[in-house]
Amino acid sequence: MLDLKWIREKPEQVRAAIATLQITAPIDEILALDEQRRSLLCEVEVLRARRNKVSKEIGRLRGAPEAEPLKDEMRQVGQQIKALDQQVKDVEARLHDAMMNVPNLPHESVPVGVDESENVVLRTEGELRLFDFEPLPHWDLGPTLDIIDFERGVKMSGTRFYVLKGLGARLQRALIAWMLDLHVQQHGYTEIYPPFMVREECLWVDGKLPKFRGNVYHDAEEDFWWIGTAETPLTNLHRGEILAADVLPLSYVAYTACFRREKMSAGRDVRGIKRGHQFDKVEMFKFTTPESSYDELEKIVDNAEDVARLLGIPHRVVLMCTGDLGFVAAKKYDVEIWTPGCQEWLEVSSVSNVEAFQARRGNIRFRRERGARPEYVHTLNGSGLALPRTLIAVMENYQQPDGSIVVPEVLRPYMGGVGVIR
RNA sequence: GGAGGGAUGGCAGAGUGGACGAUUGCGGCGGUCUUGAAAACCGUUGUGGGCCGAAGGUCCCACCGGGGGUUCGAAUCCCUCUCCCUCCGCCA
Repeated sequence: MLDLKWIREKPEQVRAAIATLQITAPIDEILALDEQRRSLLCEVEVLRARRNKVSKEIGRLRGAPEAEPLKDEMRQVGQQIKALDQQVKDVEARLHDAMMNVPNLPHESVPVGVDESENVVLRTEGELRLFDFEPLPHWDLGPTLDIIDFERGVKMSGTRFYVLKGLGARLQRALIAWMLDLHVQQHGYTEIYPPFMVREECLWVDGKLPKFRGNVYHDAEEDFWWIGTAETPLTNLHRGEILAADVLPLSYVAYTACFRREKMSAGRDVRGIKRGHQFDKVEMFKFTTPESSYDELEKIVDNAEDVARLLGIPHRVVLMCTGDLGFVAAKKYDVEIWTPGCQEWLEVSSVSNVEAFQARRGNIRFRRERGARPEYVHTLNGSGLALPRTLIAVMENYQQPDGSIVVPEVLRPYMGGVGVIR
């Protein structure tokens, strides 16, 4: 959510910024509703002030007969207030609804572009391995080594499900445990184990609703929503709180399963374990002061890159242009790693500075010092990293001519000393 | 799943229809005293919105878990939702 006062005062700037996102937003409607709301409030508050006064007067009269005409009059005023309240409620509901459909605005450092073709590759790190044989994709390696079972996954749950088996399951678990330890011990994050199912409100706060309703699983019976990312519960961790400035930045890292309906990408990436309905992810999240959020953004990107570096897998960092920013980010980087079997750069992390967009929705604030008025925090999130795709990268980059897979050095302590999957 | 009790300011805890945005205590902040500190004493201490304004305002409105209702008037009465606690049942 944007600051309504800002839209009121600088509508042209807001409109221009949104245009670069290739998204439309109901700015005119918001301006009209805001105007309407304030004029209604003026009207109803005058009536309320009068009723408060007269009601006290009636109280003082202690049931004397001269109170009766006043009561009659206040009954009328009460009706008017009720009617106006209803109008205010209507207008506010429409205003809120419109505000929830306004995307975040891009930071000035974000390149203007129409779509993903205008994203900017900022840097590429690591040497692409030279193969003296034809590297296989993971969907061939996995079944041959009996560590991925596609058929039985589909038998149980349908398309986009699979089973990891034996050292395949172990390798994913090793990656998760190692990543968590890395971020906790080397990068200063606090580990969180959040709920995987949340109430609807959490999705409004983090910006998944109303825009991405179609991508979220919902349990109608209990009204639970299955998270598509740990960002959702982590954003809501401090919802409604006023934090002390000296605890900021708060840095959290969480492992969760993630669930996505993938209605938007039906038919895309159906092969292998690139895009499933259920996947694991390690997610970094920060609550910061406004002035430090862009420094923290760079740190999160670097933390994500560290995972690729330490695994010894080439990666690159891509800066999203305005047209590919999405709904909530003010600035976003993707980290992609090279997969020689799939022959593509796979997105394994998306790192965003959301500024105060989620904080306004969730009323997440901080106080600079005692007595100071609360201000909104900035929130940032970034994968560190997404699991199945990192698993793909390990399998494909570390494959040997005989089809076996060498376990990266850093993971061996987490693999019970296993050095090669064969 | 059944039965009961509860939700009030940073915390604890009063308040069961009108002078209550809310007694009091603790904590915090400022002050007096003191070489300094403690104690004691005095003062102060929430959030959001509106209006006017350059800063600001002895201005107005709302907020006692959320939503609705009764009433001239609701923290207080009624309905409902959420959450917490106690007991019973079931259970990884």
